[in-house]
Amino acid sequence: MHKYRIAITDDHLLFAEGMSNIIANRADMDLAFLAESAQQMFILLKKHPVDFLVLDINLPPFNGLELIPELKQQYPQLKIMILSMYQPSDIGLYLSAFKGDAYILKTSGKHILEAGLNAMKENKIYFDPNIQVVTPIEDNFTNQLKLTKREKEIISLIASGKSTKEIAGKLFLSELTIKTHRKNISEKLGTKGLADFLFKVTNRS
Amino acid sequence: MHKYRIAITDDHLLFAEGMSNIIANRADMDLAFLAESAQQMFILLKKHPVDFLVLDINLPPFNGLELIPELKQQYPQLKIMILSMYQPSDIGLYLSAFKGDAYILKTSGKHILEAGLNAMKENKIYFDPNIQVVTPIEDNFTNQLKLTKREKEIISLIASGKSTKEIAGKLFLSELTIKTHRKNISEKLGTKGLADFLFKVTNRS
DNA sequence: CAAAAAATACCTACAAAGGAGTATTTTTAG
DNA sequence: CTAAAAATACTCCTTTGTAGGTATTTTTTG
Repeated sequence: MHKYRIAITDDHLLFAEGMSNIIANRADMDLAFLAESAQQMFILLKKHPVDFLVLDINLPPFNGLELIPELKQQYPQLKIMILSMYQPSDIGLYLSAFKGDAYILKTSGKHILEAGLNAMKENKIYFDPNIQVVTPIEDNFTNQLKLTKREKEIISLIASGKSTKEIAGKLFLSELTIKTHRKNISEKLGTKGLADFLFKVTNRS
Repeated sequence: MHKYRIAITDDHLLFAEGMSNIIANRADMDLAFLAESAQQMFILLKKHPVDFLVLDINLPPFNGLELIPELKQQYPQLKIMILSMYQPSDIGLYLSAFKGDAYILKTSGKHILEAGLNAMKENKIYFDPNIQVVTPIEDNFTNQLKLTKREKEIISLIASGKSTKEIAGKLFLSELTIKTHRKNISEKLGTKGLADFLFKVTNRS
């Protein structure tokens, strides 16, 4: 019987170790490696190709979701299970553009993880049933879900403590232009208020 | 030989299950129960008193740290190990006032967890060595500037994306009171504007 | 117990950010 | 080349936060 090789990338070691226990109890899977960072993961993948990859979203400085295209390009056969710590408010931002094979909330029990693994074995896409896809927000993001270069630049300036006036000065633009960008960004991210915005931007999971 | 009874409260079930595996491998400890919420934990504690409690900080709508005084009052003998997902932005706010018995980062390996458990057995306080306590901002925060308990609480709420109105609602206080606190906090921290405040409070490594 | 500190709450005025539009120019991609 | 996307800039209006006060009550502590 073919045993699926599985790897875990998660910087929360206690979590990763616990999860590897769950996988070890399956007769159909072998744990290939545990990686603590995206960098480590890419190195290990070259030496130890796997069938399944369990990938945490929170991999500073990366977002696990951002790594999917690169992974799929390098390893087209690889099945990727994404783990998310929270019920993200910006889930709609990602879900419709989701390129992985399973999306699991860490708040769910291990039966959900098992269900995800089983689904991947059958080449199916699996979404954690506990994910609440909120319709109003969802609709906003199905249309526009990608941030432009300028918007990303402004986000990082906001996140570094700059005010609209300071950003305008730094970029030699009108304050009104920055306000427009802020408005568009907030709309895309579904944030209300600066505090909420910064919380979500700096603390995404 | 006396076996320590241990309970885990963590709403991340996969994590809690993994951690319970680690505990199960110890000869000196028995897992009493797993709770997924603070409410459930309090109910279970009444029926199943334990020696050690592993408590996640993130227990919506509570902060695990907030529960320590209540727990210690009800169960003075109880040893409490706090688990934190991140290198918390407001670590400086809490650490000096920490009333638990161990403070562990989930990003650390299980050997740290073991060390924490061992320390608790010996009635010692254990802090995860990976916690970075000594930062310039830390000094500003806790020592020089002498933020009050209420101010620290409000800082945490601002940093978690709450508006003045939301904070007032949550703490059953007037918005004007929160405004006063915000004013005093900004004065003590020397920040200009919310963006600057949040940057200083949340961005430290 | 009494003083100090903290927490509460209010006022006025101003600054900054949020939200909904519209519109022009520049850049990108089919 | 030309249509679409992105970037720029504006108006009007609302909400939220900032900054300077004052003042009462509650809690802490020497």
